[in-house]
Amino acid sequence: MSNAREQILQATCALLEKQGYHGTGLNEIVRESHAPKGSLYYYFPEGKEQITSEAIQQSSQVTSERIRLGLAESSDAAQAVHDFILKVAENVELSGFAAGSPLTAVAMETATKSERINLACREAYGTLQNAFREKLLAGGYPQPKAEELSLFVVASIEGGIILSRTNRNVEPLRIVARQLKILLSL
Amino acid sequence: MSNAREQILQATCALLEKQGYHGTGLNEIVRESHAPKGSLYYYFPEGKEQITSEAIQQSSQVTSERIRLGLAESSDAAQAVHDFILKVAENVELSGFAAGSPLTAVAMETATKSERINLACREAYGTLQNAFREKLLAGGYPQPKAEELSLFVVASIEGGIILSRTNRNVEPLRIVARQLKILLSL
DNA sequence: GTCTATAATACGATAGAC
DNA sequence: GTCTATCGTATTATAGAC
Repeated sequence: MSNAREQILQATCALLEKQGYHGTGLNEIVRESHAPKGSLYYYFPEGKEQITSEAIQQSSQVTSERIRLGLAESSDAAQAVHDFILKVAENVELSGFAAGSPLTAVAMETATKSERINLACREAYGTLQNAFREKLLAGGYPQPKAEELSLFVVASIEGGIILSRTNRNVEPLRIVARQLKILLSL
Repeated sequence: MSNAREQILQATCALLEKQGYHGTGLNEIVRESHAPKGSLYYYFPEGKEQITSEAIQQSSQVTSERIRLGLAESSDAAQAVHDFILKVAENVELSGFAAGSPLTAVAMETATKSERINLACREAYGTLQNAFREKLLAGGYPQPKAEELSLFVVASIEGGIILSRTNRNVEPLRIVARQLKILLSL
């Protein structure tokens, strides 16, 4: 795949994470990506909505892979989820609380404004939930429990990221890690 | 307090809820509020950041009062939180998944971009958490537990709203209600 | 208190050259 | 594939009349 195209998607992800959809301009994307200015509409002829939905799509693939790898480090599912969230907290802190999830803001901004982006967000959340569900199923949780719990894990991590970023403090994510471990250990 | 000023704040809340900070224009606020165009910079001389932070401040007062009232309907704290979340789900659905929380998108968009708005969001989340913590303390939870759990309740409700809006389905919030009840009943 | 007009800038998107 | 120039329309904010 083209280098410029890839750079654009990566820069878009980082910017969406930091400032959302409407807060991110195409000029900014070109500048941050160090891609040729002429490449934007060459690789993404359908414009900003296309760039955004593809960036979200790609990021969910990368993130779900990271979840799988992270969860593989403990055989116990509850412990694995707990430790993974602590890693998320580290990353949020390392980014200076500028990053966390490229989905949250975009999903909320566009839920009723862009069919295309909403669909991308919906599938992205599904992909993330899958990664957790697989681990829970492998850990012996019955299917309906794994379904519910994996959704709850995704939801509370999202909430933890919001509170940690807003308070510029990783304690909220640490609390989410602890409480989820308790719930998953039942 | 002035009528126009109040209308502007209310309209701002609704728009922030639907499309976030950068997605909401001052022209749109004036139009939706049915307030005189000349009133915007008369009542809010410091512009968009002032309007936004005041809107968030006011909405957190209103919401925390609603939380207190909602939680008062059950004497059991776990049951009260559960039932309250089902009411949140109803409201999200009734709005056509356009509403939910005026904080989420704004908090994520502006976490590292506007000191003023970040501060307003931080205090707003604190206010919401307080409302839950009081109920937990009254329900006999020891102080550190009430602290952790009330934060976790806020985080997972936020996450549930995000997933429900994105999927245009109240099931995520219902799951959050159920799982939180389990955790709070331990 | 409210109005219009407008400044200054940014936006997304397109056209046409190379 | 990439460039520049530009269209049309938004944006936030201000100035000055009433």
